[in-house]
Amino acid sequence: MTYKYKHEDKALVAVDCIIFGFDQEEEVLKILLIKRDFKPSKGKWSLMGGFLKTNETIDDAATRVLCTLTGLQEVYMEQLSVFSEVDRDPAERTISVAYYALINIGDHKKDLIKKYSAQWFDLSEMPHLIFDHDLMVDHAIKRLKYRISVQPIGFELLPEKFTMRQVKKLYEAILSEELDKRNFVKKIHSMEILERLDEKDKRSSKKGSYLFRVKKDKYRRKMDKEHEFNA
Amino acid sequence: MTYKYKHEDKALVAVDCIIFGFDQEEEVLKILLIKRDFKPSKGKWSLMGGFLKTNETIDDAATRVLCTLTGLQEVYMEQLSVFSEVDRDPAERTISVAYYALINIGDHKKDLIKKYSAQWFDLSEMPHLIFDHDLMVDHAIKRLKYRISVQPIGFELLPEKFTMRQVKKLYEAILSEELDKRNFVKKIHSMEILERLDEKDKRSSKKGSYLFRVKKDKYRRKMDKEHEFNA
DNA sequence: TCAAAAGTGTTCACCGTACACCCATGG
DNA sequence: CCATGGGTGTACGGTGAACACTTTTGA
Repeated sequence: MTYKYKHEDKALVAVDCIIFGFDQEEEVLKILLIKRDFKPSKGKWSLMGGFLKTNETIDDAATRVLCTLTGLQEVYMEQLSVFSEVDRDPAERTISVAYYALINIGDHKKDLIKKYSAQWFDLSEMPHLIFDHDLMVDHAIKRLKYRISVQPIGFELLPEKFTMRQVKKLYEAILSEELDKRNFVKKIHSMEILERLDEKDKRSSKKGSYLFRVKKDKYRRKMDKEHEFNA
Repeated sequence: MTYKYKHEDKALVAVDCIIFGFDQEEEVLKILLIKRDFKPSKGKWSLMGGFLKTNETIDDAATRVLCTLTGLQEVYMEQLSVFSEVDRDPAERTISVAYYALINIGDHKKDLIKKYSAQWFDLSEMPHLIFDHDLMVDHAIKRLKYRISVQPIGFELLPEKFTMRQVKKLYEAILSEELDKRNFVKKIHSMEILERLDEKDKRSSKKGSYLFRVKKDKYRRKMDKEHEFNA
């Protein structure tokens, strides 16, 4: 026997994804935007989003939306907040749950990018976005800054093997401030989740710099433990 | 000219409030629960909740729901997370946004409590709640523990004038651990948001202990500044 | 041989924590 | 006068921040 809540208003529920990637050539943080090919606001830049379906959770929806655009699964995502201003979407009452995702920019499928007229933007050169998406991006950046200072999530943005230089440039890009090399290396090592390989990357210097890799098991343990505290 | 998103599923959107209060007699943290008087799960204990209306934001809805049960406005509330398991509400697909609220337990309207068959429960003696409300409460407690260690929100749970003893007991109740008196006082004073009054409260000792009050302006400034960073 | 990036340690200030004694008062 | 809770300061270890020189090697 089931009961229904009569006379209650229903709403469209959407998710929107702030997708971050780290461009290793330019050493800047980028964000993946799409050009909307439907109304309203057709032709304008927007976050990738989608509507919640009845048979999925909101986390599922966010994962699905991200995968649709990037082809990636098993991506680090975090729910930010609900955006629910009454007129945020001029077409119809829609509340949206914002998520941000950290991906290795080299991994995503190029054909999908084309299909959705998507494009990577330098954070400092982003166009204005539709609805309240600019606000969402602001939130995401703040949260990412905070999160990275507390948990080792930055490595989600890097390829499997990376140099300390890359890690440092990544943190600098996210925090938008210069960091001291020695203190930084010390801090990263104190996490105890990296192993140094015997290979060197000689692309950025004649001397070459050591490549590192995340120790997956230690990383997982650390994330789980800290998640407990932070919620 | 408006457009509609045809063929998208709609959902009921609800808010649920974890309402915390600090019982000064028993020096324990309490939570306000209601006995549902409608189906499904009629007669079971539950968080106070309500459905989002088309003309309000989700924050508005949470504020409204809280006010309905307590008569209070201008209350500290924080959004926790969206709960959206497909079958969380057996009656109908409903997603719920959980909020927690901190109120001065002496302030709320007794008649409303009666009207909604509500009751304050000691955290350690809580009954099982309907749906995923137990989960929500867990989240709320974790977040509250974190938040109080970072921002001076504890005073939201106290009356206008309070003693250091009360503050300490409150923190101990939230963190569920004993704190060192001297270190605690030092920490509270280092926030620089309290002023000591000339009055003493003699109820809990013969010597009497000084009463303190929050300096509202400093408090606001501190909250705003820290909010910026934490998001 | 030199330019450019890599790699590496020490010092200091501050903060959180551990810890114990005297004070005031009502009964 | 004594039992009860109130009020207060110091010493230590750990953590984050400032800071400069040597190494490697391709050009």
